[in-house]
Amino acid sequence: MATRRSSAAAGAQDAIKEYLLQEGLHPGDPMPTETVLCEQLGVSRSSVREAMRTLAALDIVEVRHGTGTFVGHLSLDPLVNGLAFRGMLSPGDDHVALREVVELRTALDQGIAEQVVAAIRGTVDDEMARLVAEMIDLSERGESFAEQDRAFHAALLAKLPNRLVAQLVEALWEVHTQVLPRLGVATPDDIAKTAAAHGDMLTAAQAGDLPSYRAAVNAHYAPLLRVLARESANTD
Amino acid sequence: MATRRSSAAAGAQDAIKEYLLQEGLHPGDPMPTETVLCEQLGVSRSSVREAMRTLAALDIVEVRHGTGTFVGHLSLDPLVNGLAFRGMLSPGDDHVALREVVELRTALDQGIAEQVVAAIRGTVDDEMARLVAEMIDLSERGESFAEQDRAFHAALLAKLPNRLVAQLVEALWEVHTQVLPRLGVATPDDIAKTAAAHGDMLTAAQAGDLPSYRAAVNAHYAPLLRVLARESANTD
DNA sequence: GCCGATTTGTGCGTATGTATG
DNA sequence: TCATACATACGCACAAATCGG
Repeated sequence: MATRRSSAAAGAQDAIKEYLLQEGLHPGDPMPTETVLCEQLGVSRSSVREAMRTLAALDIVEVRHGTGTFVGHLSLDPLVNGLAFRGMLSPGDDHVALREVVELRTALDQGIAEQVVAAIRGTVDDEMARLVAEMIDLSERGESFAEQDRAFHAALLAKLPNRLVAQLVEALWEVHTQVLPRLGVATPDDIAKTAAAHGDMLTAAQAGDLPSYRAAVNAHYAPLLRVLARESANTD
Repeated sequence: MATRRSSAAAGAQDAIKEYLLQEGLHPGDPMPTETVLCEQLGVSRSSVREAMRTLAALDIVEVRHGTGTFVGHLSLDPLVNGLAFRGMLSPGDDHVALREVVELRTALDQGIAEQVVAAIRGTVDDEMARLVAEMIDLSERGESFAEQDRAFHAALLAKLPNRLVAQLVEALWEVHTQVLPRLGVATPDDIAKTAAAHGDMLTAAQAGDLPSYRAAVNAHYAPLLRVLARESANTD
C-alpha cells in the first residue's frame, strides 16, 4: 500500500519515485504501463497520470503517446522553463529577473575560472579558434552568432569533469536567449565587443593568465548587462 | 484561439502561461477556475488539469484543494526536487551526482566571493557571530548544526542584491541535506572543521581579506568533498 | 500495406475538501 | 454550529497514436 499522504496523486508520485530508486533504473529504461501502476498502487488512472505529469515536468520520466513511459534524463529543462517564464513575467516591474540570470552566469564563470585556465593552459583547440573567427566575422557584418556562442561555451565547459556545472551554464544561456527577444536587442558595437571578448577569453586561458581571463569574462558580459541596465532605466 | 500544438494539454499549458503574461499577474494572485478555463480554451477538464499539474510542478501556479488556483512563486523548488532525485538515483554507479552539487556550490561561493567581501568589509553582524558560536559549540558536543549552517549562508547571501543567486545557493544546500542521509555521515573531526571554517569566512570577509576568504570557502567544503571521495573509493 | 493489440490522451460524471452565510 | 455553494480530486469510458504480425 502506498504512503498515506494528503492526496492520492501525491502518494502515487512518491511510490513511483521509490520504484525507480529500488529498481535502480537508468535514463531511457522502460517503465510499467499506467494500467499496471494503477493496480499495484491501488489508485485510479487519473491519479497515476497526474503524478506522471508532475514527474514528466521535472524530467524524471518521459511519456510518449501510444508507446509507453520511460525514465527521464533528469536534465535542467525544468529550470530553464521556470527561469524563462520568471524573466518574461517580471518585466511588469523591471528587467531585474533577466539581469539576475546574467549576473549568475558571470559568477559561475568566475567561480570555475581557475579550473578552466588550468585545463586549457598550453593547449590549442582549432574548433574553438574557428568559432571565435566566425563570431568576429559575423559581428563585422552586423549579424548575430547565437549558435557559435553556444558552441564556444559548450566546448569550454567540456574541458571540466563536472557535468552539472556545464548543464547549468547551458541552461542559463538558454534562458536569456529565450527571454531576450521580448526586449530590445543589443547594438552592433555591443555585438562586436562580445565577439572580441570570446577571443580574449580563449587567448588568456591558453596563456595560463588567470587575471586576464577573469577580465575577459567580465568584458564578455558587460555589453549585455549594459543593455539590461539601459532598459531598466527606461522603465523607471 | 490557442496555439495549434500536438496535444490539447500542451496547448492549454501555453495558453495559461500566455494568460498570466498578458494579465501581468503577480505571485499569489488568484486565477480563473478550471471550469472557466475549460470554456475559454475549448478543452476538457482533464486537459486543463494536466496542464495545471505541469505548471504546478514548475511552481508557476499553486493549486489548493477546495479553494482555487493561484499564481505560483516561481521558486527553485523544481530544481531541488530534480537534483535531489538525481543524487539518489545515481549512487548505483557512484556518488558523482552529489559531488557535482557540492562542487557547484563551491564554484558559486567563489564566484560571488569578491562581492561578498566588498559588502561585509568593515561591518559587524552580531547575528552571524552568534550562529558561528553556536555551530562551534554544537560541533564540540558532537552534534550537527544544519539549521545554523543554513541561517549563516542565508545571512551571507542577504548582503547581495541578487536574489536568484541566493535562491540557487539555498536550493543546492537543500539538495545535499536531502541526499546526505542516504549515505554515510561525516566524522566528528570533519564537523568541527566545517564549523571553524564558517568563523574563518566571517572573519576574513569583515577584514576585507579576499584571498583568506577564498581559502576559508574551500576549507568549508573540503570535509564534505573528502567524505564523498571516500564513499566513491569504496564503491570502486 | 493493413489490421489489431497495446499504450497514452481526452471527456464527463461523481466524490471530497474549503470557505462563507 | 451547521448548511450550502463552489472549488479541486478522483474514477471510468472512449478516442487517438504507435508498433508488430
